Amino acid sequence: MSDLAAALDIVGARWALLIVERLLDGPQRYGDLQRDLGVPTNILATRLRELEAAGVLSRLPLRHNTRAYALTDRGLALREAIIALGRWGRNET
Amino acid sequence: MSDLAAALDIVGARWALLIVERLLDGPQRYGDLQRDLGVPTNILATRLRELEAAGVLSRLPLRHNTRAYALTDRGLALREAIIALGRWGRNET
DNA sequence: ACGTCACACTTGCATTTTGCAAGTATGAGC
DNA sequence: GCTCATACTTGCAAAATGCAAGTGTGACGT
Repeated sequence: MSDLAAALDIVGARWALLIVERLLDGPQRYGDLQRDLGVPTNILATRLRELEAAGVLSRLPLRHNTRAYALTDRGLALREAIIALGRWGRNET
Repeated sequence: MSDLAAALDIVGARWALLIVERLLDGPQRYGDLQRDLGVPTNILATRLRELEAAGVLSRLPLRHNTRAYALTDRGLALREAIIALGRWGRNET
């Protein structure tokens, strides 16, 4: 499997990169991600589980039943790729 | 829609970025892509159609019923993003 | 002229993923 | 003990993906 295929195996699923992009601005709570991205709640739960398992993000317990999702170093390392893709999407060749 | 979301709308589908990566090495024929990537043939046909419609690649007629798929300038502009994602997949933070 | 072959797909159907809407669990605070 | 916010889970429909087999076409040899 190529390097690109390995990357896509982790962040290639729908919504995954958008979630990571949102977390580049700092830790966010579940409801924040849901409202900001408009992602279906079951998908969000699944992605957060997968991304945590892949070491891209981690859960930070806050008060009782609230927690924050924050990127790990591995997750932060996606910044370059996300910026490059965003620039392409904006059509700045 | 954010820039990243716009990009993913075009190259976020399964196999899309892998096809583009393969074409970074130069124009390829349908059968080459199929064999090199192991992508299902119906999906390959669909992606090539979508990517052509999006202006990422174009068809070059060769002999009778063979043609080559080549990246346009817009497609070539994905190189940066693909390299960045590949580097991340290789785990070079 | 006719059959064969390589190539680029298409088609039908099963499986998997995604999406929507509604429901559950938990503990704080009144 | 009731309500509320928060973070999910669950059931089911729709869409995307995958597999295997089939179709169309023009070159080429006989």
